[in-house]
Amino acid sequence: MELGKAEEIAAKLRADIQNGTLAAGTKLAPERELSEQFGVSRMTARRAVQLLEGEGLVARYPVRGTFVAGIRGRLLVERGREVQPPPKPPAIAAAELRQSGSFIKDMQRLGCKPQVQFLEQPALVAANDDIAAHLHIAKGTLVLKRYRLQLADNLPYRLIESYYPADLFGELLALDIGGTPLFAWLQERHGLKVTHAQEVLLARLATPNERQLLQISPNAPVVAIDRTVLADTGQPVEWAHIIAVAALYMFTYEYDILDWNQEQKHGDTATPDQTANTPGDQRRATYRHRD
Amino acid sequence: MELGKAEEIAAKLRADIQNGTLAAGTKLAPERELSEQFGVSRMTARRAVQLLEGEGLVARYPVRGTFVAGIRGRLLVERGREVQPPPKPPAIAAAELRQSGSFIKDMQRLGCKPQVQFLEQPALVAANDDIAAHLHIAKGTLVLKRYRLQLADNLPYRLIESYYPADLFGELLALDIGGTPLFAWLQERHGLKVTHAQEVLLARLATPNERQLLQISPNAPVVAIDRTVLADTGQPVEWAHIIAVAALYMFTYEYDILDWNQEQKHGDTATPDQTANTPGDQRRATYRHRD
DNA sequence: GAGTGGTCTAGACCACTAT
DNA sequence: TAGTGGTCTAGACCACTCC
Repeated sequence: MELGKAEEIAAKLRADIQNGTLAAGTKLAPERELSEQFGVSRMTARRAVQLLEGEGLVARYPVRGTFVAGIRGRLLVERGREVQPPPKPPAIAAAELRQSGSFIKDMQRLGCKPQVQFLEQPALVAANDDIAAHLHIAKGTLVLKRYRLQLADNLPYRLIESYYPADLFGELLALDIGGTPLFAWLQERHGLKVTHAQEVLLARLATPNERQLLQISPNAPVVAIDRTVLADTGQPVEWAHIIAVAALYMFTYEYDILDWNQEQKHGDTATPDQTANTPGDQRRATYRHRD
Repeated sequence: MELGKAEEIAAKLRADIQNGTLAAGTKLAPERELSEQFGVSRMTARRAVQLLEGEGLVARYPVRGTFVAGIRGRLLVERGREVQPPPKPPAIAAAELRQSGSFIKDMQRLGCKPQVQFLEQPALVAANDDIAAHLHIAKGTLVLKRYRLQLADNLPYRLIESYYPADLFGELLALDIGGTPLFAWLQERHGLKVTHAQEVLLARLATPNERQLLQISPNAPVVAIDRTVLADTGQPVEWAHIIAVAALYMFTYEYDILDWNQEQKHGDTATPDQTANTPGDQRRATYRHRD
């Protein structure tokens, strides 16, 4: 089985990284040098490095060069209840949501210089359809919008666009609560206790705007997260759209499994075993590699 | 602000897709045609389409062409407890873990032709360090290994490599339990009730092997999931490493939020507000776009 | 000025499939 | 045979930073 030239070079470098020949933090040879070493054009050598970048094995910086990424350079994000005996000693835990505003503390725990950069001044805006649906309010209702970029050690981590019902949080525009966690303030001020959250995650490559704000290359994937935070009354108190640099994150979740017997009782007999039915989108995957 | 030519073309196509000019399922103009239309080289037109592919807006197939992806062509995966009032009417729910083996039924619910392709014959193997650690057993202990590819309508969805303690599941090698959910069988046979699971997710581009098996392009991200399933006794009964084609998936989670007061009592005062401290990995992001 | 990655060109050939 | 995407070449210029 013969791979393309770029794949071969990538495989060689990948092996060197994984067996430690190229240690984390090491600078790779420049693209032009790689192209000479392997007897290919620069575009081909470049492609090889881009493949590794997408896999998260190296990080590329204009002017400075390409560097082997730390294998556990990822930020572990825990959700749901605490993992009692960690399956593996987790490098770092950033259970950010356990206390709002803990992002900065977590970064400090990491020994990084945390920054939050507001891309827009927090403001009251009218809810559009999306916001209204997620916060269970009428379209046009005023909501507090925050749009910010979080960085650690000057490295952008993620982009957060969040909305809060103005009747609960509106006064925050004029009120500085300092380092008080947002939801702790909510409980003191309005007696609303935040109890759970729903998240929807999907992974994709970044859009141009996201690439620019997060300072990542077109080959770097992001994780887009939609998060709704609910109070004990069931009332949504926050809806956030988060874009996280995938290479910097690991997400952990723990959840209970439902009782299947219960599931099977009232399930699925309505849709009998059909096997044909090719939908309109006639896609047969025909990707192949050289062999 | 001036983008590159590829970015401009991508922006034009992106707009056409999002405003409906290019409907889902539409075939895009071939790369060579795009390059003429926009007066650029083929490589540049190609790059534009690749950008859209990474964002999940189009799907490319050799020989057949490039097609606009269905906006909600993604498979919604629910975790944790059931979402009582869905925040938005979810397109399709594939709560696969609620009943083991439900993958096939979910696919049928989607009107697709489900297939499971075993890449290796299920077999008993000795646990390596990783498997041993996750299943809480000694290294070298026998485990049942299953390595399979799941497809829907001939389209590979994900790759699953899973391990089960042989003392619990070993007899499955010789025993056909048919369509019985694996964990339902476990409860009947051994009285072990599966109660919860832990997952670790990360997104990256696919490795060459993954690309080949999943038949995706080098620009298509995947979600790598590490899942440990635990019985009510706390004993791990499955450890699985899953590679899911990111463009085909949405992941949903719901979880309870811990009491922050409790958190704050014993927390964080040990790490005072330090602001400097640049760690060894001296990375300053210097990505820029043209302006 | 030297050197980095980012972008682009104008070709070329290949593997594959539908006609 | 025509046409698709996949890969590759051998150059080129740019923006930026470090020296």
